[in-house]
Amino acid sequence: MARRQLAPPSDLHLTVAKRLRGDGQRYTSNRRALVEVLELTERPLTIAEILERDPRLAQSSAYRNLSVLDSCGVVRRIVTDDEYARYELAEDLTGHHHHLICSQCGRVEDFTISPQLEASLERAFKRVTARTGFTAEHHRLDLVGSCSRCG
Amino acid sequence: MARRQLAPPSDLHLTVAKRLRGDGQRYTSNRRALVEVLELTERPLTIAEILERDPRLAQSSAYRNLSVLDSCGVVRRIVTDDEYARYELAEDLTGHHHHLICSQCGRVEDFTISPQLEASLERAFKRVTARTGFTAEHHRLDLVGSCSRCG
DNA sequence: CTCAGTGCAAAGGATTTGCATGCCG
DNA sequence: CGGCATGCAAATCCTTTGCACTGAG
Repeated sequence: MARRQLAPPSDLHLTVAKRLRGDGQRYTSNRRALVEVLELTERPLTIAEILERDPRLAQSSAYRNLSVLDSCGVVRRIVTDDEYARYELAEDLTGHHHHLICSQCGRVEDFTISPQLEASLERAFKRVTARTGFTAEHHRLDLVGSCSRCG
Repeated sequence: MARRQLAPPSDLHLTVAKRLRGDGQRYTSNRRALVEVLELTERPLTIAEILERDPRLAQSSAYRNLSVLDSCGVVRRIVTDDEYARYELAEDLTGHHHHLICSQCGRVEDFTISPQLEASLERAFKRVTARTGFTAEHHRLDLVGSCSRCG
């Protein structure tokens, strides 16, 4: 099994541990390693990228643990037109943001918009859901195009 | 081969035919059948749903033709967290809109927001792309939650 | 005739799962 | 000790592709 040295538990890890425990899940070293990889990167990563960054991780366990972390609200799974899914820390751990998606290479970067604009969007969503009987959990705003290196 | 009766060519089909021809592609009866299925439905459909609606279509040809129609800008491929891709007519044929995505059953419905809000978004995007060197092609705004039947 | 389009069946490939083993609580 | 976590390998399943055939121009 992949074993890693101890590090002082940060707020993030305490929060994650609590969230997992709330779902009857353990915060194992493999799961901690996944969170640490995602914590260190400021953009969503594919499984392959995650495994590159920590080669001790087994692929199948990474899939399984990311799925658990997703269920517990610790990470978020992002799918684009690209053939790989990507993962990032959940928004309530890192802050609400949106994605720049490169349609050439699949790379995903974060961006934010003003709180005022977010508020306008929320008001518009309220009107839509009131009209349709749809219950909204969250919204997703992506900008699709070419990143600076593919551009 | 799936053969279907003639129908008076509408504006839509003339536009599609022209767009295909512009890419050196033919507007065959199978491709027309796909466009007709999508024209009749007001929400994005999975391949399986398309084949249900016109059982004469062969699965592999549907995949291939939808891919061609996508390249020519006639249809748009939509991926969500759901396991199936979905297809709808391109926005310039039906109008700009956004998607309500049911995280339970995967169903996707359309909605629109006010032109004023769209304009505000565009201005925000301009600022982001100016800052990041990203070239934007289009944006995507989804509302994720539960549809009325999954409620 | 020629060549793109078609349909069947088989291959691809990201993701999931079965199972034996290891480790945490 | 008991049960979840792990990792390897095999299975899944949406999607793509090879190939022989058909039909439009």
